[in-house]
Amino acid sequence: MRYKRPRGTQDILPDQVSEWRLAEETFRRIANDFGYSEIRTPIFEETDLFVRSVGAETDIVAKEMYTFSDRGGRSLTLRPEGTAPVVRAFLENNLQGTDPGRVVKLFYIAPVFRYDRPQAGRYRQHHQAGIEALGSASPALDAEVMHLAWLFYSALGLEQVDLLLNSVGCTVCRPVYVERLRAYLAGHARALCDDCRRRYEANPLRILDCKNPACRQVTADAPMMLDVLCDDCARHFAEVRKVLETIGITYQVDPRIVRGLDYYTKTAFEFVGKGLGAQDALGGGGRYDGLVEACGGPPTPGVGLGIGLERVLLARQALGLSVGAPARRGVFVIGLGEAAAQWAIAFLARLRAAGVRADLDYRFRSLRAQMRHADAMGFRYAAIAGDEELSRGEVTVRDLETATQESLPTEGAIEYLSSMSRREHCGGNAHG
RNA sequence: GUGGGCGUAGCUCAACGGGAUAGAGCACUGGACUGUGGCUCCAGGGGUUGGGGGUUCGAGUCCCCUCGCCCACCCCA
Repeated sequence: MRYKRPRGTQDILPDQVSEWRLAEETFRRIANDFGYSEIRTPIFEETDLFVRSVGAETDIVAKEMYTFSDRGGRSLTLRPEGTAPVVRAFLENNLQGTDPGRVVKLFYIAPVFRYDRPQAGRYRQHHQAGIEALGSASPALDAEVMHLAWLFYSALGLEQVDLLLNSVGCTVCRPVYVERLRAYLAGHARALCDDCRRRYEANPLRILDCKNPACRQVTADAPMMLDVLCDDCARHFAEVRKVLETIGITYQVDPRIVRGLDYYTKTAFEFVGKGLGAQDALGGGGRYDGLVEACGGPPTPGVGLGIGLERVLLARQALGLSVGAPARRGVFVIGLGEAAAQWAIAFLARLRAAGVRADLDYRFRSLRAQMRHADAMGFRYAAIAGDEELSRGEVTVRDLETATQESLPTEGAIEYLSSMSRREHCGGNAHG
């Protein structure tokens, strides 16, 4: 094989596309229902946008970005996450207008690139469906974001999804906490794993997230961010919990979840699925009240969410869920013999011009072979003509579902088939 | 980035401890049914055994390199 797709990428083949469309269309519908509008941003941005927003010390920026310089010498980066580009577009296009209190709610479905070592559920190009709500600090909005994800998973048949909730504080209380955590850990440095000893300086919060049993033991009695939140953050967290309970969303407080992007403040959450192995995060997000300002805009609170579509589809697969075959639809045209082949081409063109789903077999094989093909391709009708029908100006119309057929004059057949086709569009139970 | 497992028709898998022409099911094509799909039966086409090198009289099988996938770590979606 001469060429192969780049490592960690995937071809989405025709037989998988209906699953993708189901996920995308479900997300679009729900996001729209929640008052979010779709936005599409470039697939690459100035490298600095991600460095400044995501954080230079994060794994994403430090070792996972696809960064390149273009012919003009600009440093550009393939989007490694969805939020920063949306915030950039929000500012650049002044989507907030002249009302500083306006809440701007946006959603996107876009490919995301990270140079990770691939494994199941982890790719170098994956797709995220995300939302961003900018302009409001209301805890009810945090809950709305989680509610949207909740309904999305449930609409796709994923009922066993756990919501893990935490607060990572703000610029007031987090630095205080980090120092307290360092002070605590200082006495246990020898018990920590190598990675965590490195994290001690760079990002001690990460140590809480370490799965190493020794580190777990050390941090079991460590002070927790949740216990040290400032009044504002504590009030916010309590309020988010209250709204979630009002809405009826079950969640678990997990003081250890720390997101991999530096811009998060206050609320941080993750949705975790079952049967997915180590890569079990189906989505995550949180509040980022300092991000807009860090990107050069006015102080503007925000909260958002990203959902990994590959993992959602993997989770559906693990449950044995799949989009059913669509209802039979359209007409397969079969001309037998040379004269009839010409007739078939013309008949096909007229059906298509009338908006009917229709095709024919350009190999003009045996009737049997063509019937089998029509059946396999999911056509509802076969329109068959040989010399016999042509001499009478008629066509045999067979309904593949009821296995009945009748002879119709050519004109009447087109009218009949296009009216049946219109009915299929309104009354059909097909989707995807 | 670290450690480990696995790569055989389009797909899912066989092939004693190296031995002859690498098999089967599904799918595909044709036929039984000379102009009628799904079921059944019969027949057929299809492989540089991921790629490259080595050991051997002989390699799908053993060794080395490489690429890819998978699992765990890591990280996260």
